[in-house]
Amino acid sequence: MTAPNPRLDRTFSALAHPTRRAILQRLSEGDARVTDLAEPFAASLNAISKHILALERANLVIRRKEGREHMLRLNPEPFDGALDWMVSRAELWKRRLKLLDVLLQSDHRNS
Amino acid sequence: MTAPNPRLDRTFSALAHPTRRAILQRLSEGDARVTDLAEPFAASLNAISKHILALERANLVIRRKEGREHMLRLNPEPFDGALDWMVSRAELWKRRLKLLDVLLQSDHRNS
DNA sequence: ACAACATTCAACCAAGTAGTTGAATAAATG
DNA sequence: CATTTATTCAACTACTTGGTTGAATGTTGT
Repeated sequence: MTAPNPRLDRTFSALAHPTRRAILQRLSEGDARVTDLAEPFAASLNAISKHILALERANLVIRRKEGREHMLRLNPEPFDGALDWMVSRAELWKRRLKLLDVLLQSDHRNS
Repeated sequence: MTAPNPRLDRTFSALAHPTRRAILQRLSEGDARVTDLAEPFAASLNAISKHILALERANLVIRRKEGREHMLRLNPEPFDGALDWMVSRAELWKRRLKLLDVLLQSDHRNS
């Protein structure tokens, strides 16, 4: 039945933007402030702030306020959730496609 | 450097909608026509036709016209591409986070 | 030829996204 | 206290998305 899973929706759509993937990559090297994260990009600070918000909505990033600075930390948990889903689907699908292929071949021999 | 990869954009955004994930699931059980794919959903046939188009743009589905019917086939290739990306990131990130954790601990002892 | 079927195209709408600029808020610093 | 720094909020624009309905196109079956 594979219940609908809104967490996957948010995780995948967060991952669908190259800037957000780059931000995650950067955060894997250590926590960083909003300004630090924005620095390598051409886009405005505000644009990056919004991307961070999207990552927060997906729970891929956790914010901790230290005075006027916001420290962002990578949270791999939902990422692992999406990864698990993909792995299980990949296995299932590959198995089934292989089976269908075999059926098709024997069908061919019988026709 | 991790070059930007527009294929990942399309794959992840295709996967970000529950209806499209359900369509892929259904296609893993065998090829199907547009009408067949639409049947289990509340949404209109046109809506499903658009979802299929999105899956085609991401190359997750391949269309083969047989007379008036369009047969859709699951193409797991871009799915595997996204999976590979996720696996490599998950490993990398976990390794780095563990390292940062160790550094933090020794920092703590020294203070 | 005609009716039924499979699918898309076209136009539209509401909501969401990615970006901008400019102002507001709040904390640190000289 | 005034200024700079870090960040968000608000308003706006252009584009995309997910959905609808109705008409058009092409194919099959009688």
